[in-house]
Amino acid sequence: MTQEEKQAARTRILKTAVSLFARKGYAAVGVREIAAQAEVNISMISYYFNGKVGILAEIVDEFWENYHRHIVKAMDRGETPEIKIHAITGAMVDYVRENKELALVAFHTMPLEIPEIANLKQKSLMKIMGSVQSLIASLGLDINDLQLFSIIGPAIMSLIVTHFRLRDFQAKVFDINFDDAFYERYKIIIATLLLEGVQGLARLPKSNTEKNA
Amino acid sequence: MTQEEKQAARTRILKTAVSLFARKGYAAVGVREIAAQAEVNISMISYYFNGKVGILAEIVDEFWENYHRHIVKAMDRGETPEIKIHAITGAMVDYVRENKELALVAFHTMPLEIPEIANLKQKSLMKIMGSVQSLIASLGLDINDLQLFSIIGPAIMSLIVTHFRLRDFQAKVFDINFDDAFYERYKIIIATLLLEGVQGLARLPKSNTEKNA
Amino acid sequence: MTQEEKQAARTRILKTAVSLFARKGYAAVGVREIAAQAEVNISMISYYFNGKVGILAEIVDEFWENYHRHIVKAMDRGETPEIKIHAITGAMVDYVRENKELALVAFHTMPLEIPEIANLKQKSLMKIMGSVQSLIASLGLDINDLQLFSIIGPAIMSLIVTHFRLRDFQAKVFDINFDDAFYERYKIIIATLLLEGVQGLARLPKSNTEKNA
Amino acid sequence: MTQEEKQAARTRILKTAVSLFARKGYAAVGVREIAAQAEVNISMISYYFNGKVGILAEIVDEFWENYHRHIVKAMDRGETPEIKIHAITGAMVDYVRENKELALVAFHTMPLEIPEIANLKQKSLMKIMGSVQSLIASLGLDINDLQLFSIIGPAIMSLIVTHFRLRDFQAKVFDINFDDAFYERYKIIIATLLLEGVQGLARLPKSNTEKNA
DNA sequence: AATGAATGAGCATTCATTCAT
DNA sequence: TATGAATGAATGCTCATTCAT
Repeated sequence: MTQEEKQAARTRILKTAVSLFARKGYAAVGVREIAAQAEVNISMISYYFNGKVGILAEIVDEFWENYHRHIVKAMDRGETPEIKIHAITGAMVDYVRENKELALVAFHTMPLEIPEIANLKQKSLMKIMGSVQSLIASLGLDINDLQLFSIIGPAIMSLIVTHFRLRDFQAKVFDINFDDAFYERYKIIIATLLLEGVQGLARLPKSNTEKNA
Repeated sequence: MTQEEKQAARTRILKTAVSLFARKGYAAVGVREIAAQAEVNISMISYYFNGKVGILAEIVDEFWENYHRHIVKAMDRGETPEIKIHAITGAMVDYVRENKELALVAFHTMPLEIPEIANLKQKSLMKIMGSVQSLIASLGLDINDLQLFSIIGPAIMSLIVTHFRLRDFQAKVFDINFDDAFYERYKIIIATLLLEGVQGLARLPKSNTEKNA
Repeated sequence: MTQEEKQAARTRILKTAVSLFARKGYAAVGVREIAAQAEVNISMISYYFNGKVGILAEIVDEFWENYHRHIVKAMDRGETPEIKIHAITGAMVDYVRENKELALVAFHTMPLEIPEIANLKQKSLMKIMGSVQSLIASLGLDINDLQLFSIIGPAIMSLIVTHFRLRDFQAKVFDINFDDAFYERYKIIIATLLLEGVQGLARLPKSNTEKNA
Repeated sequence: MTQEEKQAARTRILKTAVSLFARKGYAAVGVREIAAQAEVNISMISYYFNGKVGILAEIVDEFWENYHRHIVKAMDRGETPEIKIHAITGAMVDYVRENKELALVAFHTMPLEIPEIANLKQKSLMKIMGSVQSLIASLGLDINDLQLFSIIGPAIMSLIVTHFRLRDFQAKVFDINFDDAFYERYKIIIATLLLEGVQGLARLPKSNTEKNA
């Protein structure tokens, strides 16, 4: 009871913050709001996280760490590019769907200047770029083509999350049921888009895809 | 002089705000910072824009309005899907590249809960979705497949914008020269990814792409 | 009216802060207390002084600046050491008596580590030490004897100020009337102490007063 | 081991607090800082001292108690005023030099309004004033001249401590070596200043030194 | 004797906005 | 148009202390 309850406060702060940051953005959320909603004393935030930005740091770190781990694990599974891609996109979708708010906060935070987490952001990006590079290599593209990489890399990374960024909005405006069936189809569509798109790239005449052509 | 300078104040506020919002996010930027950097008295922000949120509203409205206009104009040009897609992606890339910070702010703002601009956001989304719908139709996909639509739409948007969200970061970490040649290649790659990816989707067995299959 | 009233707020903050700092010490006084007592909105403190420490900086600067000016002016007046010393101690006592709380705050603040005003403190000390040096020279002591200087300088300062630090306490415990007559006598006593004391120093056998004797 | 270590905690708190109070002032030091630097759990401060102010009380009490004791002891030693004064100033300097930070805190605290230790302050002042009174009497001055006493008393008390208040500052700015030799000379200078100064006072024409003259 | 989570009040500062000039 | 003083609420954070363990 005690052990569980003691941890509960810290966890409650984290979960509440993730949810609020995802909806309003980090800067627009105040510590009072987090504390009130997590039913915790304000000072507990500094006590556990060394201030508001500490929560954000933990969120960003945790997301990219897990995201990277899921991709790497999925990448080991398949033999052909087709299976690999399906495994990876499947893993990405599953993880992001199960940690939607965490993913939104982490993604939303990437392009923002927040000095306190600049190093962490760079570390996370380097790590995730590494796994994307492996992915690109397995798709048969030139791994040394930095330009191509700098285009495909972010594209793959964001393809999945962007859906979740706009999902609630779409659910409200259109009448779409984002259930399990939808996401099974979603995985296939995303994987197909990637696979066929990249294969199309490989078929491009050299003059168009070569660096500084 | 007076006429020019008078307009200059309002414009200066807008440009400064766009730049700051793009780098730090809307909520993290204060009116003092904008006013100081635009070399304008603080009160001028309320005077010209009815408060900080008024600047954001103008940014969001302007971006999506122009973005939509560019797409529509490009769509009229081509006959075959190939030409259409190349024209549209080309127009998107050109516009976003020329208005990078405006695009970042507008895109970044979309998933955030900011009550004062909720209606404007919905209006903008409806408009842009309309043009994506036309685009999808011209690609030969089922225009009534809402699920497919809800996936492809954001995917296209993210393909274009995500590059710019991470560009400065990449430019710092890797050593990539994002010049005109890069962006010519960029357009071809994006268009190819889309074209080939979507054509791949069209080849999928019905059971996989059908709604509620 | 307007000009006066506008300055009035700033002046009220300063005077209130001087009084509170003198009684409780800088760190023990909150901006709320200052603002409330000065009947000013809290934010005016940052507006006018760039934060609480800005008030302290202004106090310290103003006191030492004026203190130095009074000493220099008094020093020009007399010819003989006797007259000089009487003039200087008289000027010191008059100024400190008329700006008692300012003096207490400035004096009290000197030995404290307050990073934001470290430079200002050093500047003030250098300035005041300069005038003390002239004073010492006019007393016939060796101006190059740094040790002697480092002893006499603070001694003079403390002779004057310590009385005011304990005055209220003494007034409460004993039954002393600190009126004009008292301070006329006070000046004579201080000047005599100094003059005779220093003359006594000059009569000391060399072995006792020489550096590293 | 346990017994020593247990006492060590309390002592460590006290020593750390003395050092921090001396450098930053009582109000500017937090219990966290003390606890961290003393490598003690925060709660131990309340446990041993009944709160932060309890540490200050102990510091003030200890200093004045010992200061008074040293003066009294020294006063018993000599017969002539000259020997008395040299003995007393010598004792003062030695004690303050060996307990520099304790002395600084105690002196710094005297003029401040800190309700919780107001009584203690008054008690300490009464006691020390008593011994100063004896000192003054032995110098041949009128013991019933309250005005004279209220001037000379604090002067003597502060003469020595003020040196230490500014010592570190001076050591940094000028290049003075405050070693044993310095303090032997220091004692002689202070004693001479006092002795000759007071003898000079005794020679003053009645009209200048008499109460309400 | 010692720990560390927890409290609630308080800290200095900054916020966007208003308003008389 | 433009200024800058002024407002009152809100910001993130730290305070000394308590208490169950």
